[in-house]
Amino acid sequence: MKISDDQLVDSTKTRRRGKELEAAILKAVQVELSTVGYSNLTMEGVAERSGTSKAVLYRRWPNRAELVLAAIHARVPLPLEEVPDTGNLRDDLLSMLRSMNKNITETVSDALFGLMAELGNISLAALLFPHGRQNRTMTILLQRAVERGEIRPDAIKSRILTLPVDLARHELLLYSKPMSEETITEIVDEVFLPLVAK
Amino acid sequence: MKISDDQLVDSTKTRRRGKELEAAILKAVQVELSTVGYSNLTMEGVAERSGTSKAVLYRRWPNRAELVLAAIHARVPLPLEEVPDTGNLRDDLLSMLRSMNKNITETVSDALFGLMAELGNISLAALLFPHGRQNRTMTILLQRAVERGEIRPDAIKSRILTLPVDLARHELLLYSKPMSEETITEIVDEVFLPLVAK
DNA sequence: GAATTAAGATACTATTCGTTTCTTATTTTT
DNA sequence: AAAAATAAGAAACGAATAGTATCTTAATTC
Repeated sequence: MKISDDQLVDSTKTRRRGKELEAAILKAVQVELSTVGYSNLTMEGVAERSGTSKAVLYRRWPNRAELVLAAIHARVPLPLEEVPDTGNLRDDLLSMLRSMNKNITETVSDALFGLMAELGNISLAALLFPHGRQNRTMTILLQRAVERGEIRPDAIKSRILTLPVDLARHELLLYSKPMSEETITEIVDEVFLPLVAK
Repeated sequence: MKISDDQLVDSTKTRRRGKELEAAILKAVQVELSTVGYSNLTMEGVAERSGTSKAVLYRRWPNRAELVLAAIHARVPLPLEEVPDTGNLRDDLLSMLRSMNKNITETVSDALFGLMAELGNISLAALLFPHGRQNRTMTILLQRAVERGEIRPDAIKSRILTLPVDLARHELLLYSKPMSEETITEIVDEVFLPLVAK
């Protein structure tokens, strides 16, 4: 860490350790990802931005891919966000997809592709859902919709359950940018709701 | 190009040029992709396998990504395959998805992810559909189904039209391996057909 | 206050991209 | 048929970067 010349005493003179240092490094990875992108992200660059050295990085992560992976997993612990409850299924769904739309950024997509290329022999599914696909949110939404009498209970097979999120993910992967509001409503109104309507 | 010692005369002694040479190089890229994968594919490796030198590669393609891209586009000109006509929509759809299933291999997926990471600022859609999404096949299938009176003509909105292929692509991207027969029938029987049925 | 642990600096090796230069086989032109 | 033009192939090179190894010293633990 360089001390600028006009700084007689290094006021930040403190050697960070453990979790504090780790957090600073992961933050630096995220900044590097969003500024230079995955393929131009270097260990040197991350070390410099986080004010440490490569050795420190390699003591924690065996290689670049694992470091980036850690940074991705670290960024907001995959917001087990509040399951929306607007009082009706349609608005619940729209709300859920909009929130998903916000959380998958171009930066994240870029990193996902990079990781897929570099990790090899791993599926995108394994990368995205290390603990298996959950569908927690959709399960809750639909349960409530059944209770309200909005949909046919028997319509909810596994493939239907994941349909809105699957289509949204497909769209996000394909275009690496947020979905339009129109796309979101199409998924809900033209595909999902007709399949579960009474 | 090395001549093996037990070969007194180099029977293949001929300096390939133009299209012939280019084809050999692209073939070598495909072999490298399927043996070592995108991230371990090197220009040296391709040069060696195709019996030429790096300079030759760089005279044709500005960098590794463009070379791989050319190889992907070269492999079977995206089989504008025969549109199946089995006499009924359901079997037509199954047939189409099965054929799609065969043509997207693990190797291709791996290369797609690698290219996405390396090309930067390009969407997967732009990579997959340089001329825009066509949906030629689905359009024909559905037209025939309408003529047979199998489905409601008004059901065919753009999002519905692309639905089976979108879901299949999503599945292939997510798992980097062929879909199960069960997945294919689910897409057709649980999602698509109910949406267009009379 | 001594001993231990880990941060940070620095140098090093190996790989690989992309470039350059040179020779010579092959094709085209005269 | 010879001369000229073109492009292949060999080889060496510089730059970037992954990953390793070593050493000093700050921070923590005992």
